[in-house]
Amino acid sequence: MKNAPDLSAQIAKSIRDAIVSGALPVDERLPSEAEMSEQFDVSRSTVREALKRLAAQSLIRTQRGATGGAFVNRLRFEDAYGQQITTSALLLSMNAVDFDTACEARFALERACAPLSAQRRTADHLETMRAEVTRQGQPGLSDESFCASDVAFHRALVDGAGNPVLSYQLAGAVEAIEPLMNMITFTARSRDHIVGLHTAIADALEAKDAPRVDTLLADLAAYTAQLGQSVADAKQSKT
Amino acid sequence: MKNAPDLSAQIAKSIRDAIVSGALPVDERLPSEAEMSEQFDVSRSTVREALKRLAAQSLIRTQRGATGGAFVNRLRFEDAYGQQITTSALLLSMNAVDFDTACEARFALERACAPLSAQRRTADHLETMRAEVTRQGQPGLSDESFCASDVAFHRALVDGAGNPVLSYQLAGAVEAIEPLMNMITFTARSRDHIVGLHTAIADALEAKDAPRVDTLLADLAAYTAQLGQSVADAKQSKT
DNA sequence: TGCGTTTTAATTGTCAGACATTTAAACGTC
DNA sequence: GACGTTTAAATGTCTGACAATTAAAACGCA
Repeated sequence: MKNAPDLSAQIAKSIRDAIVSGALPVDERLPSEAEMSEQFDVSRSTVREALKRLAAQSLIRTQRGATGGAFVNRLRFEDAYGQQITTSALLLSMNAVDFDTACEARFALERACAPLSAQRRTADHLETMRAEVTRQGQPGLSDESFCASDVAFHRALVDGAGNPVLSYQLAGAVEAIEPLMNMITFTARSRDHIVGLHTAIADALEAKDAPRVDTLLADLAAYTAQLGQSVADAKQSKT
Repeated sequence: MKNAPDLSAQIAKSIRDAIVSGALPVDERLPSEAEMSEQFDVSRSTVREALKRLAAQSLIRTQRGATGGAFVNRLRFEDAYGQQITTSALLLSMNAVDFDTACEARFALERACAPLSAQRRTADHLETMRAEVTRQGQPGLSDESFCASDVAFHRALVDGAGNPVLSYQLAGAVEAIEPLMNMITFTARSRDHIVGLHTAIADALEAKDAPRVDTLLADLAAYTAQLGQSVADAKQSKT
């Protein structure tokens, strides 16, 4: 009945709560492992295991040497991206989230930031998008590379909104779907269609025409779903 | 220059890669700590620290006893929620993301799933929202409780879209802002206004009137931003 | 005093071995 | 076969030691 967690998990939770609540501010030094093992009345190994748990969540960093120790880490958006993407990818693959559901989520989120991006995108963002579109049009590009370029294009679109919170949230949604997209074999015709939509989206963003971006993204969503459907059909007919 | 990671971090990475790549399928049992300490040629403590890192990311679970060991964990959406919320909250508080940016992201994402929710929300979702609105109207409710109820209302709205990926992504955005919202003192008048908007949103969802939900959410976003602005102004004039 | 060098102390990283605890399977006994 | 006991395997915890690293303190010398 009782699900007594390990000592190291309890200690990790106790420190984590202190960090999240703000009781331990950023860059604050935690007591040394020896001191903590006395405070919590456990061995140093147990304290260490707790600290490793926190390090895995990027909540602390450790430094060796005389003035070393464990310090509360300032969590950066870049650090969080990686974990977010890993977690999202695992969620999709391990829970058999179907292509439709993942795509629906992705494009719903992306359309949410499209109006902001239409207002605020810089020349840099547009340039990145144009470059990726050009790359996508090159013949002989592998499906994997095509997908990677697709992700880069959409990341630029999202970043154009100039809201780091949105960029962070959408990094998971956009990149986690890449493995699912990689299962699709893109024909020359489907690539042409996608490149055409991408070009139109970049044009609309340049013109700051938010409604048109929205329409085009909806088209792209529908077309992507259709591609995924045909892959699913092919797989089913083969069994 | 050399950024040599710890042995336990290296080992954790090696196992993590195996899990993410799918080489280690869900529920697969890892070798025992003793076996791994031989394989990697390190001590058992080092292996254990690596395993704790993975456990902190919910990638593995451990079981004691004869048939125990470390098993690849099926990552569940509920497990991921917690980490997502913690990480998002820390990102906001540690990076001094201003209220405007956070609110903008929150409502942009929420509006993205509103049309889906208008189509698919069940009676359960509506009932939850109505109950929370009722709670929000009760006098004597603390600001914290009001915020918590607000979060619950919006979670129900998001869940109504019936897309677990969206629910997962938005859990972070919606709940992470709660601490920021808690800084706001809600007057009776502002509560009335918010409750009115919530009621109208629930009505529109019941009527499956997606455009109206969108309009109302935009109003709520503007009003919330305005409340945040007044708090910021008050703080600035005090210094 | 000022500066470069050496020493030292503090701290994390790693290792080895031991014992406690938990769990399921194997084994006996009836 | 049912039921209690033993046993073995595994994680959880403790202790003590040593290595590696780092900054500060001590020192020597001009």
